[in-house]
Amino acid sequence: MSRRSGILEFAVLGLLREAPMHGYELRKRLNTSLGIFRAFSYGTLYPCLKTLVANGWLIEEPGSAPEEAVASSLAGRRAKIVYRLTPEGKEHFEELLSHTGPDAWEDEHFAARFAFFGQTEREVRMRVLEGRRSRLEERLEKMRASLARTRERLDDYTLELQRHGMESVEREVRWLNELIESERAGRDQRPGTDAPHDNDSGETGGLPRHGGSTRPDPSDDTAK
Amino acid sequence: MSRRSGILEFAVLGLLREAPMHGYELRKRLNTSLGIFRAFSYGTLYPCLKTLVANGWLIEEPGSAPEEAVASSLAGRRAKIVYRLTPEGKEHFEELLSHTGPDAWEDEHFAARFAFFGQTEREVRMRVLEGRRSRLEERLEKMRASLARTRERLDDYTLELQRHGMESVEREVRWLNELIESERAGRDQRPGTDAPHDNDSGETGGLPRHGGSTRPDPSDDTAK
DNA sequence: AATTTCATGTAATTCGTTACATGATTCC
DNA sequence: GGAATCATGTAACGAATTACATGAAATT
Repeated sequence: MSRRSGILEFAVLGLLREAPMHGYELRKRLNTSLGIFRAFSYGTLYPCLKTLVANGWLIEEPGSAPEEAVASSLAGRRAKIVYRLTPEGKEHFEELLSHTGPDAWEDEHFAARFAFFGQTEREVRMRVLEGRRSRLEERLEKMRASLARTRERLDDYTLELQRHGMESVEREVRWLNELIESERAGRDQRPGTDAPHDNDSGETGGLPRHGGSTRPDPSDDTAK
Repeated sequence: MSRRSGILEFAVLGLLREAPMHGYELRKRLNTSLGIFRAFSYGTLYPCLKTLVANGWLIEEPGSAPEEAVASSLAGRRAKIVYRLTPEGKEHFEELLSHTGPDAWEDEHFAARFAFFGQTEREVRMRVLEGRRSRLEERLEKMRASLARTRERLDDYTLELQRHGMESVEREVRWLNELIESERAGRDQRPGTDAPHDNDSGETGGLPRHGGSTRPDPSDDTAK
């Protein structure tokens, strides 16, 4: 059943929720718009799309040039394919979105989830943010402990590296605190449609001014 | 010839330079002491050690219990193996250390290198730090460009994520600036042994107070 | 006319993990 | 004597990359 890392699948579903796209465009958005994700290669993306289709979560539609393409009998015609989310796919994505298992606190899972926060309920967002925070706090605990145990045996550069690493984590914790804070304050007394409905329903807490998650590159648009 | 990611190989060589160790201990140091590295599993580490031995960079030595182990003729005896760097291995490591190809600016490669800065010459350190900095600046350029292109189409959370990501990178650039600064100031007029000699020869520029590189976990000492 | 960017795919390979299998030693 | 931790390995699998292969459309 190939439960891929899940992240690519998740992101593809999430992006296609906005609008149908073909693979090429999808890949670009994976690199750029979502700030976070590493650039998946075509070798990864296209096969993944095929399995999503096989699962009934997407359907393939003819890309541009819809007229003459079908007419020309030649089999060699390479088709442009636009992928569209099916209702089942939409449902599946919503399941994934609200399903906050322990994986959801890991770096990339968290970032992927966060990128689609606009489509979730505040309750879920809080769970994810708080889960992420405890995950990081655990990490800090271990780093501190290990540092305490080994400090004297390490040279200055190694020490410096560890310190910078810890500070990065501490910084993210502060960021999370602000986010949690503003989620809490955000729209607390707000009733109305609590469901994460179709297109941007304006649902969004008040966000602070800050940034992200230090994923490697996203760059290299040109998949050399 | 299996050029693994290179990082594990590099780190193993570097750690064994300090002292012979067996695989188990090596793995722990990979997780903790070097702050940065993800926890390599035994399934990765042991085979890697074997190929390093095959390359003549390490030799295996009987671990503890050297007396009775050899005496007992039983083949079933599982040996404890201590790995020691050979002169060829040492040479190879030094080659890797000073060989600053474009890979060296990537996240993990950079972190790995930095962790062994204590064993390099200032000249090399400068090259690596500056290379890393331009790498990050390129990245920032692309992020800024992409943000400018797509800003209005993105929701608040995605935007927030991108902002945090950019700030993380900017922060690392500032860190690098400080490091470069202090390398430059460090021991500029210093003559003497310029070679990165055997054990800690006290060679170290003046470092600022800061930290590192946001690698995921290192935790999970207990390889579940 | 040539180059870049759009567009889709496959095969081989690399890097790494998990789960399994085994056993010794140390601490309580 | 039982648990934790030390210690070493292998086989099956997973996720993703690279290099290859192909070709259409848009731009210069």
